[in-house]
Amino acid sequence: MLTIRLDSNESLVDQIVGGIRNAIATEELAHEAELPSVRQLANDLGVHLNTVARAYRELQQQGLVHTARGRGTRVASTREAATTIGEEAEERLARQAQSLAANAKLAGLSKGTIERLWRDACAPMWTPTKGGSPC
Amino acid sequence: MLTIRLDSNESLVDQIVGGIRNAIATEELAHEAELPSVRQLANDLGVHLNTVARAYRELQQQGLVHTARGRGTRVASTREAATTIGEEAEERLARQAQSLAANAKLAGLSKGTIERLWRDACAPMWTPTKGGSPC
DNA sequence: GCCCAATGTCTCACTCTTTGGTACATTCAA
DNA sequence: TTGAATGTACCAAAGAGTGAGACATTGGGC
Repeated sequence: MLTIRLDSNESLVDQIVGGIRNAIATEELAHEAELPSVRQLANDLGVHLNTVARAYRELQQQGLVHTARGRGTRVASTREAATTIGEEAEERLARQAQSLAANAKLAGLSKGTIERLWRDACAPMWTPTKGGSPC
Repeated sequence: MLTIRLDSNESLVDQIVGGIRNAIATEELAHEAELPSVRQLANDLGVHLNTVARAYRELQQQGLVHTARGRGTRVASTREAATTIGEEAEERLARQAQSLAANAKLAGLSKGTIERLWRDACAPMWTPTKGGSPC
């Protein structure tokens, strides 16, 4: 479900956070679903338990999970998560989108390929249940 | 043209590289256009000249610019840049796209907002001269 | 032809981040 | 109450990022 690259320029913690964020956004991890323990996931990924613990703590600060010593970590409800909207978040997202488009362009991807790339990433986030996706 | 955030989790070098990559992709920086000297840009951004120099070197390794001691740095021709396509590049782009979609979803952006976000980022890369953009 | 200003490059040192090792605190079930 | 499970805290080692200053190369003006 989650893969980590040691040679990535992204830190291990950020990779774990990103992977779990994706899983939550696609609802692959449902609300209140229990995450693996820090030791379990650390073992699966081949990293130290502290690394996973730090990822969990960051997710908690983002309001995406709630965690308690001795009891484990669970996905938070959508309401809690929705309260973490940042003000300048949209600007950061715009930058991220620009970066993605530039990378695709400079990599020489065809127009069809990039169109499919975006749709494949976007579609799972807005399931057809809500009528009309932005993809 | 280029702004840097000291508080970003992205390194200064990466921010500079990304900004120039975007400018090249949108052809805001045309082929063979001369970039500011490392000292000039470093002064404008309020960073050390070494930081800019490192960004220029990375761009050169990506084949996007060519630089020479004493003569300055210029944008490379598209041919040179096109030769730097990585094999696993598409997988990395897919990850980046997933991350963007997840961030937009979790930030609570409306479907209309995210649709516009992507189109605004994508459109400038494929000017209408080529008939049919992937946006 | 020579000098000087402009350019990118190199090496070193310092700081902060990232990761791992180990011990600790809390919870829940038997 | 005991023990196994969970997340947490503190510390050290390694690495990445940035800045300071000296160096090498180029090209133009004299």
